[in-house]
Amino acid sequence: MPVKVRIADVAAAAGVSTATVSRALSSPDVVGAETRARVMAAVQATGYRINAAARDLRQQRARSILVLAPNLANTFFSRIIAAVQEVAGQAGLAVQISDSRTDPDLLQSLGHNGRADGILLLDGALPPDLVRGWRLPVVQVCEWNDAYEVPSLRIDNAAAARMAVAHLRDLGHTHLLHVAGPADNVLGQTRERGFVDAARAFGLGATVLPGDFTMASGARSARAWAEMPDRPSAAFTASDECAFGFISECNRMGFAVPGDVSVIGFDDVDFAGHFIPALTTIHQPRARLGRQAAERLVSALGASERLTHEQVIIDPNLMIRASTAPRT
Amino acid sequence: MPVKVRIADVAAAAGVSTATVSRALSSPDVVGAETRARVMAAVQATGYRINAAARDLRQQRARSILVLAPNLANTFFSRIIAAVQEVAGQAGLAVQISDSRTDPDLLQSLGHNGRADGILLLDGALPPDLVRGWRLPVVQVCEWNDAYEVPSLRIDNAAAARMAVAHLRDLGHTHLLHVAGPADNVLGQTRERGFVDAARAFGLGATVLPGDFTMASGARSARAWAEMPDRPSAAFTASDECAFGFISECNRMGFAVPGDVSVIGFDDVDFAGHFIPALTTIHQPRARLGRQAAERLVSALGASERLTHEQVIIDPNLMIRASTAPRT
DNA sequence: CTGAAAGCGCTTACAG
DNA sequence: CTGAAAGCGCTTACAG
Repeated sequence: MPVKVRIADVAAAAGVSTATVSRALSSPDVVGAETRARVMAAVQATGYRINAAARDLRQQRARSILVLAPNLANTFFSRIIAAVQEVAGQAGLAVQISDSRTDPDLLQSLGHNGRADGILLLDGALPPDLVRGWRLPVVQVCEWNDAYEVPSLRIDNAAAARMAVAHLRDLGHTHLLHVAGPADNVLGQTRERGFVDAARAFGLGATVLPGDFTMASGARSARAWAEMPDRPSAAFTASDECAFGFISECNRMGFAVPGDVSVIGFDDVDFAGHFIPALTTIHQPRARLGRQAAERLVSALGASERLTHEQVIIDPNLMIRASTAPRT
Repeated sequence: MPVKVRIADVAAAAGVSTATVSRALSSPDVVGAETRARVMAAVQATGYRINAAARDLRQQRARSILVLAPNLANTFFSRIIAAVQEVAGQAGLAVQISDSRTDPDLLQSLGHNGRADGILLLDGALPPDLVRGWRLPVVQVCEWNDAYEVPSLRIDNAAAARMAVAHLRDLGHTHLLHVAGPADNVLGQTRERGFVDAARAFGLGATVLPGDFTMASGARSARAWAEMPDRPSAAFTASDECAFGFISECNRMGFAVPGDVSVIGFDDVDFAGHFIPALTTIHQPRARLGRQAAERLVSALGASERLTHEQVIIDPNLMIRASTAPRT
């Protein structure tokens, strides 16, 4: 069997034209039964596999979507990407991944190089001109940026912060700490604003420490918290990672969670329920977000639809576990 | 500016042939200075971007590598994949990801469809015929399967198990538990055999419970352990996840780690050092594994080299943290 | 140094 | 129902 079998080889073997082979494969019903059988036999005999690259060039599509994320090593994305791959795969689309924090020129070319039909964007901090310059459908997930004027799908981050604050108030806490996300990140900003607004609305004391979603920033905040003269009895962190860092450092310093301080995280990563103590946190339905965003993109591709600036906001869920307790 | 600019548009604008535009872009030195300037100006003016799909078809390569993993949602892979993407990106290659547990027919076509130049395989349980049927360079990482006859890169899993056993022996433990990985997985098998052999060599008691790398299997094993008449004072689990599940369940049942039982995991996932207690575990250098495997593949692609069945085995590291302690 | 032409491997109007 | 031919957007021997 030759290493490389082209459609012409099959055509020769079956004694038909390449056009007929192509049709027998892509729209069998349009080909005579006897001819089709001969073609199929030739396909079997030669071990022919269609060359997708050639077909795609001819059909002017890539049958591929590009997932662009700010940090592919971030485990938060893995479930989202897995869900995207599943949906795309079922639609016959390949999934390409790339880091969105790379050379802007290269980034720009991604929307013009003919290798992707659409882009799933997990980053809200790219230059708007860059995103608008792409001549490809774009759907944004988790993060968002109104200047892009693309559809976006996410949970209601402000409402989530409100739920966290309400839960702590219900437990009797009157002075709350927030370890914020990065100041230049839309998620960090929105969660912080949600926290501050809710605390004010409930008439609670509110202190905000800067952070960046990492365990290190959580640990740092725990040390800052320990030094405060009037320590808040509860903390809401902008991410689970940050909460883990905060709690670990509390433990190291001899403080108990939730005994000395209640802690609420954000994301509900796989690990949150198995941390000790099991982490009370805001659930982000990552598989659902990935699936739904991919479905939106796939359906837009199928319909050659021009995407609008629609915003889909999903209600958050608070997972109440063991890291929060009534104020003592 | 037209939405779609082709090389012919640039050629027309510059008053040259498409061949000259192509050359001005890919090998500028071969084109006259004045001509080159005209072409570049035309490229600027039209906003031309090369169509990679067309170039790749003509050059008979895909400029893309495919990463195939058994479970893309598994956070263990994220760092590996990120490293792969980084190396590939620097070499001008795109990265495509796909689930290796999918329709075999589709899987087979991945090696023949012209959309990837090489495959990075994170799965050792695919049918050997399938893998050998791919007419593309394949490099395997973490898992391996000699029947594939492809290069493989991994840590020495048996030696790692030996190190874990030696550490526990040094702490005075004489009866050890192993929570195994899946029986049909080469990693699970190798770690278990390493454990059993080392325990025998050291003259230690050894009990093995079945598992599958998951937290659930760790928790299940903890319950089984608690019921044992003569409980081992130390456990070595086939994965960190499993260790987390084991420890959490111990806590739930009122046992202390490492007070009542020392625990060693495997992988050193991001989280291991921040678990409470910080987990003693075998470190897998995931970024290095991903980087090195990608480099191997990229260099093979560049040299059109036929890959051999070379095996690169990296020495493991034991990270001693707080989940192991002397036998009391 | 530059251009005309062929060709990568397909698909798809257009005829018949 | 089938085939000849054009063409997707490039690159690259081959001439000149």
